[in-house]
Amino acid sequence: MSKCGRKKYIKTNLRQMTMEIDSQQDGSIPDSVAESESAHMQMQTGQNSIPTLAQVATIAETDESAESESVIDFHKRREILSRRPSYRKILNELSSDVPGVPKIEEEKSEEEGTSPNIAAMAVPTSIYQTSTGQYIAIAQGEAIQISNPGSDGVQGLQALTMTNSGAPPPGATIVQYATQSADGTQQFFVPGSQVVVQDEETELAPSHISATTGDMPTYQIRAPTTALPQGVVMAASPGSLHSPQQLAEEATRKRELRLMKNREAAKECRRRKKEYVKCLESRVAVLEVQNKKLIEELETLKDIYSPKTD
DNA sequence: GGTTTTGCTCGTCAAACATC
DNA sequence: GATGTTTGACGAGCAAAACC
Repeated sequence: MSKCGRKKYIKTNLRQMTMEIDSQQDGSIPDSVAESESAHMQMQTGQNSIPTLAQVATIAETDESAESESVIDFHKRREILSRRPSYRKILNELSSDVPGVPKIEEEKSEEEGTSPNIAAMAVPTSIYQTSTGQYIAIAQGEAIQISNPGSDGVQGLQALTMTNSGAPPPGATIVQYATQSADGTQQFFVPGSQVVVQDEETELAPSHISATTGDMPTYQIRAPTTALPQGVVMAASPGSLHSPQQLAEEATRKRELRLMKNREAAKECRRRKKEYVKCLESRVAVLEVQNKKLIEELETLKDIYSPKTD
């Protein structure tokens, strides 16, 4: 069996096992309880509150064996296939119910060090994260500030300030993309088709803008290299596209942009999922302690109020 | 020491969902 | 309804553990 075949096999078996457990539980746990309790816990066991495709397939198989019930109602199918709410929603709902549960913020979580760094600056209008975890804060269109998350959140603060001599045109895009090029540098695209490049080796002489104190990497404004790093394409004005080649290039550019966005979205989604699972785990711990206390209390009360037999 | 297994992360796709 | 966002599913790759 190939490696991926194995994984698929394992995943399918896991789902089937999970479904078996489900079906066993169905007999012993009232639906209302099972629904409310499992809704929050299913993520940990890999279950979805909504059946997976495998489960749907199993439903279909069951239907095959029982020909009389072979047709699943369309709405029922829709219900089966519909997604459960996002982690953010679930966790925020959870946190509104339980005071101890932290909320998932719209921006980056504190564990990534955003808030301590950014809070010290002027209130940024936009925050971008690079592929290496650095943050770029753009404050009111006047300054670009770059910060490293760092383990302690504050230590890695690096300020790269770009002051505009004049007011930027309204709605101007200050940073278009942030990525890591093949040579290990980071490039941030700024107006005028220029590029802010981070040099990881400090041997490079600082250019007209740089942050070169201590171990801080240097930054330079350069004209963009002809060969853009992977996944980075400069924005083109849509009105100037005519030839099929240009259209193809535009399509490629859009695709790459979409892929890049989705890549980041997937990362963010996984981060949220981890946070969600952590939250559930901590909630389990709290509830276990609570449960233990209640049992102890019950025992104490039993001792007090139970009639003495001797 | 080489091979296989296991566990994890990542990028991508597709579909549901949200927003304008 | 067009566009953007979110997330489950899948496959690929890698590293460590387990096995021979």
